[in-house]
Amino acid sequence: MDLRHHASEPERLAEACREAGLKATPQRLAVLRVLLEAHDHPSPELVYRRVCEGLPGISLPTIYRTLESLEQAGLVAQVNLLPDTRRYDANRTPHHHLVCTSCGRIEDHEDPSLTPALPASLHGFRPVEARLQILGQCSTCRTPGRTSRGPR
Amino acid sequence: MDLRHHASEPERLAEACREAGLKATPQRLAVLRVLLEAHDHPSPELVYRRVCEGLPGISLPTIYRTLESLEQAGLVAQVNLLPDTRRYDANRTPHHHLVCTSCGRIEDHEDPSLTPALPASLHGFRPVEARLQILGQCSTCRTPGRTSRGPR
DNA sequence: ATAGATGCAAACTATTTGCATTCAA
DNA sequence: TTGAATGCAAATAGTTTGCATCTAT
Repeated sequence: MDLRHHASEPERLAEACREAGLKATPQRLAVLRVLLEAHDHPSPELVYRRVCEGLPGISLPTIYRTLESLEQAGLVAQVNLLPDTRRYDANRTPHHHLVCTSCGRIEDHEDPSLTPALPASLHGFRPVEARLQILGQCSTCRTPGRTSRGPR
Repeated sequence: MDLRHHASEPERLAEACREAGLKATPQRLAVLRVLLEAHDHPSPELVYRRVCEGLPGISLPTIYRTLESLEQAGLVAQVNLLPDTRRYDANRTPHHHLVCTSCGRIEDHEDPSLTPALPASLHGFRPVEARLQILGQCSTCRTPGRTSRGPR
């Protein structure tokens, strides 16, 4: 079931929360609704401003905590894979990234065959470059018992 | 020419900076070298610590400014496309993202045919999910004269 | 009744800016 | 010589935490 089609049915959203083991508080439902109705991948700050329109008392820390709980519940996701700070790369040849979801390590992966062929236009959007991020488990983290806690 | 193979030749790095219109200061060369030698996509903080080993006096603001100038010169790149804060998405179906490099807008793009088929293992890395980020120009920004300055 | 959720204020962390000084070209 | 780059200190932005109170179940 795609919740996005039921954004305006509070009981549907409440159910989804309860199924995920989360209490259906007005704050949580409001945040969830805003995200379901949004199509612009809003930042926490923007979510805050939108939720405020219908629930003026809500606080920013609650927005952050709610986003985290909804994310853990799998009801929403972050666009950027890693909650990390920024990271740099001096590899200027086109390549993809293998991102380990356990330890956060990012490996380069050069395999042009994975790069999809893009049309000249996608609904008016002119593609220039395609980057592939492959999420999974690196060899270290796949071996039980030695899940490393990231580079950093 | 791939600079990564010349990380230990200061004059090569200096040339690259000058060609990009940047002065070849010791700080800049040190940052560039660290990034060329790194294979772990370091954060600014980590770059700082590494540069300090050879150039103890360097300051963090210089690291940030240097990373920015090198990025603008095209000598290094950020792994995460958008320098933005985090952004959320309630679209739980697998999809790709069209990222406008002019205004920062991110559109969902549902086209399973673009998703590459992945092998069960990539050099020991077990892929779980592939996300495609397509960088380019959105229809609004392609039309000269009305380059919008992002959603936010 | 009670674990979980909230609001407030304060604490952190990451990043940026102003300004005087230094340095590469 | 001179504009660009640096270092320092301070400011800002984004996010998290502690704690007392409240509320959905």
